[in-house]
Amino acid sequence: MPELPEVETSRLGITPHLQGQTIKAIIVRVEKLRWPIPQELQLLVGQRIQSIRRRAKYLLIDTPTGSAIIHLGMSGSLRVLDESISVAKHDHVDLILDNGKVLRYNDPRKFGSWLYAAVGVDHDVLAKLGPEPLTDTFNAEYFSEKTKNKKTVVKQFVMNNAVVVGVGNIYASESLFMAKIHPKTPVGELTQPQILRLVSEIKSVLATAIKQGGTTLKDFNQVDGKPGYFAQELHVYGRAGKACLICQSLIQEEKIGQRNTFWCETCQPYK
DNA sequence: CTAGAGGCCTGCCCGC
DNA sequence: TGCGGGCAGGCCTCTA
Repeated sequence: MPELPEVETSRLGITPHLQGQTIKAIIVRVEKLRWPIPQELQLLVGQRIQSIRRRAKYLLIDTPTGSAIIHLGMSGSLRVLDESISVAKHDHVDLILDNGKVLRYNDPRKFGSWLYAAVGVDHDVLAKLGPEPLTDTFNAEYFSEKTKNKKTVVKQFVMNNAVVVGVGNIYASESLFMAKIHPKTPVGELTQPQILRLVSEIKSVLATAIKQGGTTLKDFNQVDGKPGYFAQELHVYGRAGKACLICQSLIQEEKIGQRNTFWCETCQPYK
């Protein structure tokens, strides 16, 4: 579930439990997730958590000397539990706090990551990321400059983290539908009004999703609480062969860049 | 530079 | 009911 809205929801959910607490221990039960979990992570033991930030889909748990950098991959999730709660299948990492709570990381597919960066050091995984979609640095002028003379199709372009971060497979299709742009349009051919519209729809689709994700905060620290996050109003994603909610045409599905892509041929004509 | 394919893992759903 | 195949919200790496 971890697209940007859920990562942000996780951040908001864990922050009040973690901020100001001291890390008592870090228990790692797997050798590697996406990458080996670095020994340096243990340097955080004894440190006080100052803040929890999000950059792209990474969460950063900051202490005065360094940060844990967490990515949820395809199937990762974080919960705050009492330390006494027993470990379940795929609970790979525990960050144990002074207050008797534990931040517990579960990830069946192990595509996520736990990394470490000393204070002041920019980890490689963060080095080449584009702007945050919900900030002013992601705007039409920036987007126009990036797209100039490029032939990359727009669906893949907006999913490129070097262009803009946090637009995953679901929201790429959804944003393009809202902007009425065909996913296979080469970005160099986008008109100025289309670029304005697309930038604006990416922001609004993500912002709306974050708002909806907020409802999962309530059960965030329940023991077996699952995020009730799926109740999205998706217009095209996962709706192949069904009627478009606007015009009743059948929703199309095709792999673009090895990822399933959904669109309405009528609402999003290929000009 | 880009595009495309492969790979990492497990769970789940579908069809037989 | 059991089993094999295909697919899944991410993203890095290798090849052409």
